[in-house]
Amino acid sequence: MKEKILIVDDEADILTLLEYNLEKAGFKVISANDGPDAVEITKREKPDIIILDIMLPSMEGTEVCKILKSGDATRHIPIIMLTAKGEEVDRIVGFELGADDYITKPFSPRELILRVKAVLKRGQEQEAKIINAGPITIDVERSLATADGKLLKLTAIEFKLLLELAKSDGKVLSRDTLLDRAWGTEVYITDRTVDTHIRRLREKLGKTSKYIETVRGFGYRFREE
Amino acid sequence: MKEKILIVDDEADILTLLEYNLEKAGFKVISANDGPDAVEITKREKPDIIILDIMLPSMEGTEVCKILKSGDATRHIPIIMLTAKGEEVDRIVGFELGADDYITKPFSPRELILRVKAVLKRGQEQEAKIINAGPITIDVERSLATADGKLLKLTAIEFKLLLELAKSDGKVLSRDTLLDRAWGTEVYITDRTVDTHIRRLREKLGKTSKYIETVRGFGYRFREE
DNA sequence: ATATTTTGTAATATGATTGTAACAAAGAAG
DNA sequence: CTTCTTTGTTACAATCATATTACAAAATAT
Repeated sequence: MKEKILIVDDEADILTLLEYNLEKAGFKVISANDGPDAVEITKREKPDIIILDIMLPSMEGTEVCKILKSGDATRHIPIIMLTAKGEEVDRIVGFELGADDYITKPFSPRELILRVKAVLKRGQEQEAKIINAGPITIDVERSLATADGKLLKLTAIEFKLLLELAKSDGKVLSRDTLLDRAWGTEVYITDRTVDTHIRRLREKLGKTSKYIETVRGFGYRFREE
Repeated sequence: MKEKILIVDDEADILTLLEYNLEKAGFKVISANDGPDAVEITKREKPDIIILDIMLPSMEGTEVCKILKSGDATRHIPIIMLTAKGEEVDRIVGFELGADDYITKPFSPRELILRVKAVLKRGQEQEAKIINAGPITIDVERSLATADGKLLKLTAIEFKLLLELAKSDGKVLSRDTLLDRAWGTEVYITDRTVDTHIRRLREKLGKTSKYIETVRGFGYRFREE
């Protein structure tokens, strides 16, 4: 479920830098050098988000933005504009252009990545911040989990594992799915590793561990009530 | 919950234009032609925001601004100054005058409306001036922090770091988030640097340092009670 | 100017977390 | 019952995350 990012910039250096960093951050990156290309690629590839330099040869970034925001098929795709410092920013994010965010040069890759994630998140429906499943409570923002009111001392993986199970409302999750969701998409480890972590999780859950059920041949499931 | 705007300008044309547009944008508009009027009307009507031309007959807009910003009853009312291009802008928004924003002529009504909304929004999300978190107190305006009533001698970064942690309500903050919030968004440094500053902060906090918790795999968290 | 403090980074230490493999136990299938 | 498959359990080594220390560069103060 890698998000696809389209970067539009005419400077090769910047393109390379951004490609490298965004890929490292787990995105799939495609790129365009000028405006017409950007519009065409967008229509064909349907990226999840577009990073668009405002200064482009042959067609201004603002023009690209207007075109994409007026097309039914592309309107929903969020756009982050790259602007030089001091440019009129209200216009960009305001009604006229309809960009979703902007970022002024110079900026750090880290900053851009944070923005990208923020914009993508804004688009998705808000997930529950606190999950209650049976006797288990998970506070995502605080990284706290309790069972029967007692605080659990979980490792990062155990926490994510429990979270994924708890919020799947009783659906069975295969080991591969769990690897994907709790570990992230770029790991290649044996799916039997999941078993071991389930084991450790169950140990820490004590008698509450009965809520994590094994579904032979399929995976694991959080017991509903 | 219509906001009341006071416009102060001596040119009837501009006044009419702005009145029309701001009313269309859903504000309640009152107006004044000169400085003394402006001060008087402000005291009587308590507008939510003032748009103030810097050039006025009989009393300079700057003077009006100073008067209003020095009166207890009017200090909190945000002021947007209208200036001609090229005027010394730092002074206006800086400490000397204390205006909340400025906009240079010529400007479009839409631009003004965006500014007005931005300034009003800024006012609403008023952040606490003094933060209390466990045994730690932080006076944001004075840049003072105490632990168990004892004044801490913190560096700028340590102060911001502590502030961000303390006001986050026990939420876990990743190193990247901390970099963004405490260092600012346009800085290129390793996230390991955060560790070092946390270390220094903890050292100065002495036994109170237990309130800064490490959440392995996620970041840091200020302990709630 | 010089001295002092603050800041970022790199190197190292340390301990917790993690992945795997090997074996045991439990279920299914014949 | 026997055999095969799947899952549970255990132990261990490798890896990783964080703490800690030291140091040089940068910023501030004197």
